[in-house]
Amino acid sequence: MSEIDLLREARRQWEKNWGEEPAPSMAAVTTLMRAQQILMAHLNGKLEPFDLTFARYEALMLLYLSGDGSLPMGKVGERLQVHATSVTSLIDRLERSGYVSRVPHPTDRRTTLARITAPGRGVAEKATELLNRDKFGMGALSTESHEQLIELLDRIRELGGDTVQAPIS
Amino acid sequence: MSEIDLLREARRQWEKNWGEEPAPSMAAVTTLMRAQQILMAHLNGKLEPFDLTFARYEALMLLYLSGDGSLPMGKVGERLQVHATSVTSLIDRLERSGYVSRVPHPTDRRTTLARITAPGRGVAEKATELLNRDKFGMGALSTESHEQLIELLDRIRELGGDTVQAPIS
DNA sequence: ATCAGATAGTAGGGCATCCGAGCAATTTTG
DNA sequence: CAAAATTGCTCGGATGCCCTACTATCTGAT
Repeated sequence: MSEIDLLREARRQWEKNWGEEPAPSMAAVTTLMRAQQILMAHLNGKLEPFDLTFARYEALMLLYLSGDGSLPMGKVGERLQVHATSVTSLIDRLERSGYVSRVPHPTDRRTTLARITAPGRGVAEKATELLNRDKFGMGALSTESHEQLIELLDRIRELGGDTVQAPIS
Repeated sequence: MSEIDLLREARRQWEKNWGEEPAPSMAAVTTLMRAQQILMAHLNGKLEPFDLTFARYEALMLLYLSGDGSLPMGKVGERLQVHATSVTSLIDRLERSGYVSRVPHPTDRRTTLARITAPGRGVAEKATELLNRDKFGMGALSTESHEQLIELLDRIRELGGDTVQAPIS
């Protein structure tokens, strides 16, 4: 029952073998990965009663918040920044739960629209209430910390071509 | 080509629909998820020439840094904080690449040891050199920012039962 | 008007992760 | 010492993600 922190331990190893210089970035990355894993597991747990995962929740909310509750599959992938094939399986699963249905595009016969259903709207609202109340599992951090975290992570996001600090223009 | 930031857009939507209060945590979570995704893709790209993914790199380094280059499968899962079945497939894959081999435990016949091979050691060193030079994809942040990020994320890790701020005792 | 190229979605395969089930070996207990 | 519980690992199935085809459809240029 030594109760040591595995990530701190890894950092010590790194310093010992490769010096002080690369250790902080290595530690930051492993900490980020681990925090993400923990948060994801937490959120998936919260969403399980709704027959949702966080990935499916995001897709459902995208439709919920869209103008008329429907979007072409391709747009969903674009907004969620996931591969088109991931959208197929995401919507497959949401459709199976009855939260979304596929409808043909009125004019472009290539295109399929994912449309949120009435039950889907209900679940979206209930799940969002729960997550908002839970502060998305981030209750341990103050609002200022949230903003600070966002600022730091935004600089990593730039690496991925995400446009951060969007000009108002 | 509107070049807008999708995550900022989502935050605006949240504020519009549910007020200011839950928006920061929602934004922090989505930003964290996205940053993790970008970082992971970046690292996997860097590691691909070595026939490694970040997950397999972590497992390989664990063995590389262990006393005699071998650990029981169970210990690997414990240290990496992944499920035992994940270890099986991770080591399967590393074994296929010739970086690790399974050897029976000398005294406990239930136990299998994962042992790093000579080629595995070579790859571990080369890959680590590369990642250290690359600052694990975190070059956009200063060392102080790394430490700041770690502090913030550690508070999320506590939620997952990771022991942070390990007492020396 | 046609035909080449772009676009939309899906199928199939790989990887990483989890869970539950199952099997073998060891340790604990009565 | 024998039965019960635990431990260590693997297998099969699920989710989510990516990539590479492949089909169907649309668009634009000649």
